[in-house]
Amino acid sequence: MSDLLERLRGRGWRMTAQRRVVAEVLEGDHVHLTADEVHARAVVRLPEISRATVYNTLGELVSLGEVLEVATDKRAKRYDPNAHRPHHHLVCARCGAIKDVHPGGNPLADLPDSERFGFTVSDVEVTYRGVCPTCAAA
Amino acid sequence: MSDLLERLRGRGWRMTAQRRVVAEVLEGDHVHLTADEVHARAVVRLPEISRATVYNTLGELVSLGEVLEVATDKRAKRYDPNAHRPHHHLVCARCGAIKDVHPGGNPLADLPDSERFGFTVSDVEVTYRGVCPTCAAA
DNA sequence: AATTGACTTAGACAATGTCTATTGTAGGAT
DNA sequence: ATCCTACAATAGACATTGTCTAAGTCAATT
Repeated sequence: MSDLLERLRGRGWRMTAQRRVVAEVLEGDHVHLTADEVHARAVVRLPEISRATVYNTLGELVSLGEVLEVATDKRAKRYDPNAHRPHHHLVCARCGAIKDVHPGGNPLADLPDSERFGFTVSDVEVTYRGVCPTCAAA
Repeated sequence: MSDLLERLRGRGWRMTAQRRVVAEVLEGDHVHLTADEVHARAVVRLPEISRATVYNTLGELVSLGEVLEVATDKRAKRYDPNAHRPHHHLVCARCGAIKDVHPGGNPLADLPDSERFGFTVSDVEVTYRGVCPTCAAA
């Protein structure tokens, strides 16, 4: 199923029950869990998994480029398994729900040299904020 | 000097040495300090100022719309006194230096309805990442 | 100058994240 | 199939950032 696990094995990752469970918890679209949420879900499948292992595994997945860290929230970091298709985020200001979005335009090109302060600019992150339908109805 | 202090007084803010010092520490362009950095600088001028007061004062300034919270860093929140001219941020991936930038384009218009998931979108934050001249030289 | 309610303080507490010493185990070697 | 060993997992201490509370202090009004 998960070709993520295949890719990781191919890179010499030692496969353990803990790592498999963390990778499985992250499967799906529009998934943006905090480390503790990942831990809570992992514990359901593997009760003895520790917090430290979840943090370590998430850190490794980020280093390997298989998962992105997202800082839309001002509290905990969130982990986004959608690392292979570039995208940005749409966040509900009330409930914190996060959607992956693919805006048009090219914000990198919109930053003139005069506004670059000599930096070599390589990346842009765009975060849209608004209110989701559920919160708007309430 | 600081018309910020004038505005605050006009809004019924009780003026205390602590609040004056916090407001003074935030003066300047491209200032993006964490709460603890603000505290460290405030202590130089007013040794007995407490951490709680710095947090409280920063929170009040944010509520009043005089200071923005910035989450470019994944660790602590940063406070940006440049609240009256809309802008975005350019961050050095190595040393964390932050510059205020004013890109062209209109990212809000670049998000098609089909990518809005029914949200009422009201705001966009753009964070450019790169390497600053100092770090590039090193 | 007296009053009063808002402000400040110290320190406990909470949430998130990191590190270490110890124990366990995946996967190759035999 | 069993053994080895380096890598991984664990529990829990520790670190950082932020919040809260109870008690004392003081700015602005009277």
